[in-house]
Amino acid sequence: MPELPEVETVRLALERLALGLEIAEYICHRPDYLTHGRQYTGKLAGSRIESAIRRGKFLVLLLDGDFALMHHLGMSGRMLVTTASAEIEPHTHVQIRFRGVDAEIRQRDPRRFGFAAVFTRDELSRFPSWAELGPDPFSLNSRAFAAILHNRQAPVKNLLLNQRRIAGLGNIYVDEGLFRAGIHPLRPAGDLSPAQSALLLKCLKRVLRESIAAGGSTTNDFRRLDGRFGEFQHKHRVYRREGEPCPSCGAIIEKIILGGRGTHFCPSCQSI
DNA sequence: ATGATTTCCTGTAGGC
DNA sequence: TGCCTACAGGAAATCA
Repeated sequence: MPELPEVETVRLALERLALGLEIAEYICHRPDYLTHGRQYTGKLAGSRIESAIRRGKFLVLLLDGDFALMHHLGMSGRMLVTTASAEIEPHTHVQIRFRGVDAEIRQRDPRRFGFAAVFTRDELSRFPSWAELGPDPFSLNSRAFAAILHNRQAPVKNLLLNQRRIAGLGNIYVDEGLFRAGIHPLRPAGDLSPAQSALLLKCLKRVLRESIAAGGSTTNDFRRLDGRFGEFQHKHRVYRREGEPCPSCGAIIEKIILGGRGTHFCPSCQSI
């Protein structure tokens, strides 16, 4: 469940570590994990990493030539920096080796809900799940956010998980944002008052910012680029805390299934 | 068109 | 101890 803060944590680390590095070799051990651009992998040697960008949960390394390397972490994906001679751990699907440095980037993903792809910049801009991505929460003001919720009958949690509506939120930060805003996950999105919707956006931005500052949440699989755990899981107030007392009011936190996902909330603080 | 449900995958945790 | 089952969920596909 790497979401916006986890992907941003990786992106920031890549920005410090990998900009300017010249690719020596791009290796994919599992053809079906590389969903696009297999015909390009042999042409990447000599290109340098120009920038590391993120939209929603998508991570892209832009090269100085025409190519863009996309990495999505899915559920159990990790981007890791290792020495070039480090043992290849199981479920390592992609290796990016560099010239002149004893380091390489690897993508591991046991459950394989993630993927890697190589695009030209033009292909990237037309790749549907990238091109049709909604805005990042940080780019929204309360008016634009209200427009996204307007007239939507779906439960607000489902809408916030829809990457075409708003990009980057997943199960953890939707539950945590709704709790902080005092809004029930089943509440129809379009029913929120302007004040509630503004508060929700503010709470979402705050929880995302705090998580980025903590290096993201490690609930199970997520690791930072250097292998360290994130720390924000210690600040979760409801996510996977069903049966525990609410940190605000002491009521017992409940868990329901919504859109096939565990959904955690305080029945007392979060009114429907 | 919207919204709800199903599917992919494997390591881990819990029950017996 | 070991076997078995349930569970975790991002996003695409499918259905009503």
